[in-house]
Amino acid sequence: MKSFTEKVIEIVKEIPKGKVLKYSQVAEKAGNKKASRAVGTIMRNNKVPQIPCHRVVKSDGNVCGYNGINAKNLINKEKLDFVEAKMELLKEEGILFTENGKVIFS
DNA sequence: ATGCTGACGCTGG
DNA sequence: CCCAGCGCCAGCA
Repeated sequence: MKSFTEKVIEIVKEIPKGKVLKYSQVAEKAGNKKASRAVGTIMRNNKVPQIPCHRVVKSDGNVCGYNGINAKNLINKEKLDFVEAKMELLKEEGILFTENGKVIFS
C-alpha cells in the first residue's frame, strides 16, 4: 500500500503526452477526491522534472505551478510570461486552450 | 502532537 | 462577476 503521496507521484509521472489531468482527478485516482490541496502540496514539494506538473491543471482549466514555481508567487508580467510559456509547451503536446487561456479538458 | 499554510474545489451571497 | 467561507489532506515549524 503506497502512500497517498507516492500514488500521486506515480499518476502524474504516467500522464501521457497531450493529456492533462485536474488536481481533483489526480486526487481521485490517488484515492481521495477531496485531497486536491494535498496534491498541490506534493507537487510543490516534489519539483522533479520527471513529474510533468505542467500537465496538471485546476478545475477551471487554468494552469498554476510548474517545476516548483507557483504562479501566485510571481508578479504580473512575469506571471503572464510564465503561464504563457506553459501554455505553449502544452500546445506543442497537443493540448488545446480556449481564448480565455484555459485548458480544454477532454 | 498541535496549529497554520497552501500549486484546490465547491457553494453561497 | 467577484469575493468569502468551509472542507479536505499533506507538509512544515
